[in-house]
Amino acid sequence: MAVTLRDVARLAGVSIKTASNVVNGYEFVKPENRRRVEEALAATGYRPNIGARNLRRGRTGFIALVVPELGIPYFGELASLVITAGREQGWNVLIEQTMATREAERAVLTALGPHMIDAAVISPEALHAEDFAELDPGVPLVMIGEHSVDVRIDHVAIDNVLAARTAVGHLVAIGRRRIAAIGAHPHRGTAALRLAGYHEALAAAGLPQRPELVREALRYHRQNGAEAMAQLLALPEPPDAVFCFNDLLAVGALRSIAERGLRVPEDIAVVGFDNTEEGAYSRPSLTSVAPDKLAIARTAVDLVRRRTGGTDAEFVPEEIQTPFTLEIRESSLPRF
Amino acid sequence: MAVTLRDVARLAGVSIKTASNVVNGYEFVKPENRRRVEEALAATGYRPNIGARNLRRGRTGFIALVVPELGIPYFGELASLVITAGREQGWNVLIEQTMATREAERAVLTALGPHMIDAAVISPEALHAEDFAELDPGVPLVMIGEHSVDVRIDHVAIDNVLAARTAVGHLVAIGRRRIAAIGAHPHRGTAALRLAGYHEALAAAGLPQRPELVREALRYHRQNGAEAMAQLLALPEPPDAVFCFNDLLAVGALRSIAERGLRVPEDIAVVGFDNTEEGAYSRPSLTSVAPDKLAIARTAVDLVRRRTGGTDAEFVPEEIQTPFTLEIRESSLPRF
DNA sequence: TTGAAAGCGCTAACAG
DNA sequence: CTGTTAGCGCTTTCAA
Repeated sequence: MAVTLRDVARLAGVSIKTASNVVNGYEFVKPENRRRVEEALAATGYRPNIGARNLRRGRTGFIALVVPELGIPYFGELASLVITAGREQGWNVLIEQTMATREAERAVLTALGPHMIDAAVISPEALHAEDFAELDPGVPLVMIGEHSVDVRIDHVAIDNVLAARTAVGHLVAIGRRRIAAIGAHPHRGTAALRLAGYHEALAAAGLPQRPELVREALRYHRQNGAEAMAQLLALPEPPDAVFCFNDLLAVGALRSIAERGLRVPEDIAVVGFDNTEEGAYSRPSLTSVAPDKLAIARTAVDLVRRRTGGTDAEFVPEEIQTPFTLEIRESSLPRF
Repeated sequence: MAVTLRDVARLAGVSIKTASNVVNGYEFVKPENRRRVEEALAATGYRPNIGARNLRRGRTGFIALVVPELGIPYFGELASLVITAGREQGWNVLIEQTMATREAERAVLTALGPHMIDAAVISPEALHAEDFAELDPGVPLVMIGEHSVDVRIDHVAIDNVLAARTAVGHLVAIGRRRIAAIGAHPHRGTAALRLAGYHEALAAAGLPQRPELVREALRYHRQNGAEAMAQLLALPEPPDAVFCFNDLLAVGALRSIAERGLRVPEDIAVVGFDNTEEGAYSRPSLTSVAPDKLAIARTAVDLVRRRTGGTDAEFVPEEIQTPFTLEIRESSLPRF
């Protein structure tokens, strides 16, 4: 079997405590002993049993990252960054997929007892505000991406309203007047915020709000974008621009537009959201709101560290906004 | 703090052993006691401490999935499936990213001691055969995707040579004669196999092997594909088709071709590998070799289960081939 | 059928 | 500065 700390101590001729002290970087160890332990460590190739350590310390060293689905580029990229950021801070990141179902998200909040993980970073898609009130995960929770106004939870995200307003403002600036939106959703917090930004931008430009130009998307996959766009194109007076609430929807929209024989951006300009690499290489390349994913990952992990390390004194949820930019590409170039 | 088994036992008025028996579904418990324990379980909302259980049992309940990078669509999709397949069999899947560096892959093989995980599923990109011989992870290893001939390790993959031959054969069938390849790599096993399939298909069609039409790609990202394609287009006699060793390379190639003002498939046909959703929605949509990712994930997890459960008697590595298809789309439609 | 008790590998009092 | 020892929560002999 594997070598234990006791073996190391025995080999070094010291007590297990001294061996433990060396392993844990405790300062006050007689140099002679330290040397001998280090030799024994090297000779045996000792690796601490994390499970045992955590059992004793009362923590697990794991944080959960709860996302809808890793196969979605945005979440794949985000997960990649969270794993890396977590690793830098000594955490193991356990990924839970909910497939964007409320049920699975509730289950995660319930089942991820304090035994398995020390904290969770969650990007909820379908949870309602009351779920948070009802369910107690028993560990600190950091929410990324979504915002349900009345939930008292730490939250890291970009300013979705401003971002949407910026995106639509850009479409106005390049001369578009019939600007559609794809991605409205009855329960999704981000959807509501982006929709609000869309409406604000139209209002600021003095453009009319046309309900028929706002399309729902129950899931944010390419196919949903393609379907919504097809509906918009079937309108008696189709839009001359469309703001999609994520890049996947936009990629789907591009395809529907192409299938109709229309050109982007000449006939219809398109803007996405998330700035995935896929969008940067699509044809035409996709203008997109670019959240600083690295900042989101780092900030979330940092918040986890503070929440798990600190005292419980008077919980005041933090609301942290991370930066974003608008990456302008071919899909929204001005017509001249 | 959290409720322990001892609390449950106390509440039920039985010994901890009896409580444990009930929790673990042991059959011979007096009905009366079982009922009381179950009530106590429900009343307290008891959740077993997995870490403690595993410490005692000598296993961790975790398997590692080692991939280059989750942000790469293929691996994001694969990870998603492995997590799901693992969950079905009672495993927690821990994801390790190596960023396709040999160093990180070696580190994983070394550091993932038997304490942390019970087994690992690894998709190596940069490991050499001698790394496997040198390093002993101390846990069962299942390799997916890559094949280094002389390594005695369980292996799940499609028949890469056949798949490549099929893809290139298809290009021949639609009348292409100057068929290029993008993705050759000095150390990558899959690259060698796909290249072999490419050569075989040319030979079978009686076409000449032109070294200038085979381009290396040190990484398999979109940008590498774009660069390699640009070089091919700069040739005095550019190719009329290109077989890319993954979809990302193909997407990059599509962009370079478009930037040159050439058309796909009229001027140049393109075939990718992996059948990512991105390729299905690119413009033109991408013909691609479609490995059955679900089968790969399921088979790998199944192999893990057998290896961790069984005896050590006479290890004979398994070589399992999973099915694939060729998804023909716009990028390789015949010219008429 | 169940209880008592040992111990998985580790850390943290507490003495010394 | 270092050794002894008591558990973390759980499973598992071993008796009863």
